[in-house]
Amino acid sequence: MGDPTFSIGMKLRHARKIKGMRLCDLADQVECSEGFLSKLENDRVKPSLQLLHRIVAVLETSISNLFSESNDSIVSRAGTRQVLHTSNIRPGEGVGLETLVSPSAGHLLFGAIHIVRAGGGSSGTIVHEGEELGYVLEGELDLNVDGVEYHLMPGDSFFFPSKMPHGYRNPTDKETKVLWVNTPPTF
Amino acid sequence: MGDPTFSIGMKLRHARKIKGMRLCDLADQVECSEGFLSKLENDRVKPSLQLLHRIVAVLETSISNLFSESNDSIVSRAGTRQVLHTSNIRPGEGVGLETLVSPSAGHLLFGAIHIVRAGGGSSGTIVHEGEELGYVLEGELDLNVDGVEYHLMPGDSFFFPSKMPHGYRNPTDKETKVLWVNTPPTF
DNA sequence: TCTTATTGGTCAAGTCACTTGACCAATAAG
DNA sequence: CTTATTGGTCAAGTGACTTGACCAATAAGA
Repeated sequence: MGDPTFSIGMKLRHARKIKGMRLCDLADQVECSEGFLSKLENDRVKPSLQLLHRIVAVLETSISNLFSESNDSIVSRAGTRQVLHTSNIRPGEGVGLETLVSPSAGHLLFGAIHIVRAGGGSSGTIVHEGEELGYVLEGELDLNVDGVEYHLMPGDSFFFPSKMPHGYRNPTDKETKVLWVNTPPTF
Repeated sequence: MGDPTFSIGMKLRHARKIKGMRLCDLADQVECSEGFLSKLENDRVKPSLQLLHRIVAVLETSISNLFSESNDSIVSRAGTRQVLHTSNIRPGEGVGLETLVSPSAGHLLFGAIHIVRAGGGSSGTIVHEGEELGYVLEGELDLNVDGVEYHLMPGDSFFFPSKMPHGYRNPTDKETKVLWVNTPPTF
């Protein structure tokens, strides 16, 4: 039937979930009421442009993001994904991690990302809420979960709650591709 | 430090989430109190073997499942995954779908599965709660979401809320491999 | 002009799913 | 015959979200 689109409300909710915020947290920072945000995310009201501006600023997205790519955002094609260099890691240094944004951007519950990692370096040890699941497409990955080291080869997969301290690194000098999916920090 | 294991409570909660049940639903069917189930899933009490039996019956799992594979369940190796032929579809017929259980079995929030589909046939049209995300590893997949048909090739990915009517089929006579992840019916 | 809507928003009560603490019966132990 | 311990219930509490009643400000009609 109609074009498969995602409403502004859905996109806003996703953006909030990705940042692990509750409605009341967002309401605090945006300086509006929790109730209004609830209605907004359920597409029962439309915000003023001023308010929308404050919201996207807090959620680190953009207004155009909310309106663009409404159509055909269901599928994202190989080679057409946007590459995000992970912030505060300079390319070619540290973990050397690039994130190919999968269909997730602007959507709902999944914080799904497709990671391409160039060799060398190591992530720090990470602890947070949510859960992680991954599948190694190419290359090798050393995954450390709760003090146990796993050496992963293509076709291997993993799953763990994000609150288990975890880190990873690419032990080779070749690129490693991992399909990495995680739930938002809070559910 | 300690072995990365998943508690019985976590496994029970996962099994329940996968079936989209609330604590009160399970309590109804098992004929025990909601409060007790809550404590059970948070590992604050231990159930009698009788009660545990009734619970795993409703959740369609097994007691041994709850205790086994406690260790090293973080990682599942290529070629070592259990194959589940989707129930009420006879192999070689219909969608011809096999599910390679990924690390998900016995775990928490993700209903993550690794699907291997032999050629031919078609899934029906599916509508439910939750969300779906997939990545085509090999072969081709025709995905229909909300009336729109997408032809997917390796490297393509998709995302949609499960309440959009969706179906899929393999238009070729070769096997298609999709890494298919979905959130539980209710969050 | 003075109604009369409509829009953008607040506030407090309600709801839903889950959690927690108080309590209780039945078996075990001293 | 006390006194714990275990397995369990019940009802009140909690956290996050939703909803309905209401209100001020701008717009529109007669």
